[in-house]
Amino acid sequence: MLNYKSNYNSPQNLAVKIVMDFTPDEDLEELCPVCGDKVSGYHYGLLTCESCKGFFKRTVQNNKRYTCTQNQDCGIDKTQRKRCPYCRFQKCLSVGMRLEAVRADRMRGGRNKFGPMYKRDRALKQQKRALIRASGFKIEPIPTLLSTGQTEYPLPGSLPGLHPPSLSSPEYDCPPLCPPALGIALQSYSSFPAQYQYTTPVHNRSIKAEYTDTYSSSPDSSLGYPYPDVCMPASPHTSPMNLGAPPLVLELVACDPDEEQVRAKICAYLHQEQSGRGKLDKPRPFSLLCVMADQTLFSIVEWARSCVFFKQLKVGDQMRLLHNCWSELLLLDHICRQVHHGRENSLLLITGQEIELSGVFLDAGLTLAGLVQRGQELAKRLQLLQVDRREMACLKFLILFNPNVKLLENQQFVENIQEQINSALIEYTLYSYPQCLDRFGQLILRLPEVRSLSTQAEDYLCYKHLCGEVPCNNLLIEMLHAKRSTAM
DNA sequence: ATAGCCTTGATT
DNA sequence: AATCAAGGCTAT
Repeated sequence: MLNYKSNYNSPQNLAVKIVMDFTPDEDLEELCPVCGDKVSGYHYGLLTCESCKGFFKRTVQNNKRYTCTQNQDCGIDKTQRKRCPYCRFQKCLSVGMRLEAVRADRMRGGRNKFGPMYKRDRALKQQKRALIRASGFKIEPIPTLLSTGQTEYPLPGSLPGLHPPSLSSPEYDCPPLCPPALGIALQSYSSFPAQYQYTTPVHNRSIKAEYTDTYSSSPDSSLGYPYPDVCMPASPHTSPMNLGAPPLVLELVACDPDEEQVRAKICAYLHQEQSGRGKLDKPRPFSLLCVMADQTLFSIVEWARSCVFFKQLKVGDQMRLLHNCWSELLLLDHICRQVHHGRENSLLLITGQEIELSGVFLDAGLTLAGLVQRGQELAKRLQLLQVDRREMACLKFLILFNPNVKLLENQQFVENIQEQINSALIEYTLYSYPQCLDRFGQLILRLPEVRSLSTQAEDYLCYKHLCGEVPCNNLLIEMLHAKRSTAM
């Protein structure tokens, strides 16, 4: 199969074709956004095929008016594009072909004002490819080193003298093939065991409407280039939040739960729990934190479940993915809050409470203080980067959809989703932060840090659990146990 | 009218 | 001189 590019004109045609045979050009993989035929180059604002270029030119030059005999929604593809010129032209406009690029004076040759735009688009595409290749979708470069006992505090296996009561409890005797709480949480929202039931009903699906899709909603204002400012010099002060984003990115952002709602639920739960126990039985700060983390985990499970891609997985794979990354997601959730909080010397909890770091460093042990410290450093890094909400949503899902998780039934699907998210994030960062071409790399580099820190936090939690200081019978412990029983 | 191939000419 | 996206030409 021979590829031909736009220069079929010269006598060197043959030579070009021969060379192309040896070096297949990846640019030509793209399909015409109007009809799906082979792209022959940039025409009137974007990459299209030769026939749609000609059709658009004829239509505009001759001021043609078409009418649709159907319902003005005819499908346009290579075989049917001739059938309805009305719908074909509508599609040309909707994908972004530019009327202004058709010259009124019919002057031939030369370049128009779109030249630099084409060049830029090419550069971005190339960078995107390079980044995809370079990252190789390896978002898990952390070897098992950290989770195999290289840490400063003792691990389960190295504590022969410690016999915490929970180790011999029945929940550990049965292999957690289907851990109760997570399994139930994944099965349905309505059948939580009473102990996990939030006091408010769990269906906050309405948040989706909060984020309007600027990418696809205004075809008139942003023809062709979804990010309206690509022609303009990059302005450092335009908020990318107000611009468009790839549909996938918007889809992922829409999964973000409303922080206020989560906070209200968790506060209500804590309140309920506290009134349940005796007034004198005051929980220690550390167990309170565990309960908070535990409840946050439930909201994370809900978050994952709200994602259409996650829903397509079987429950078994859903559990495998969550078992793998729960601590990373929990940590990232915490870090995110600190980034938003923006204070170096205090922590903001999910409950809205603020605690002074000086106090933490005094009361907590050396290990916990170190973890908190590292968390703060990571938060600061992300703050300097000014990671936006869309990027954060992508990062969270990149953590979730990890095809390297063992024993995945549908590994291919997970890999595919990860690649799609990766690609969408690259596209988003390149278009929204053109002044920082390495932004994707900088974002993705934070993931190993999250991984490493979360592993340490898990180890610490495990240790605390063995000391009997983590409240039992919760999702947190279940996750901790599930991972260790399979991965180690 | 369509679409594949050709010519043109500013930009690099 | 090379590039390549405009417009042009023409057989189907």
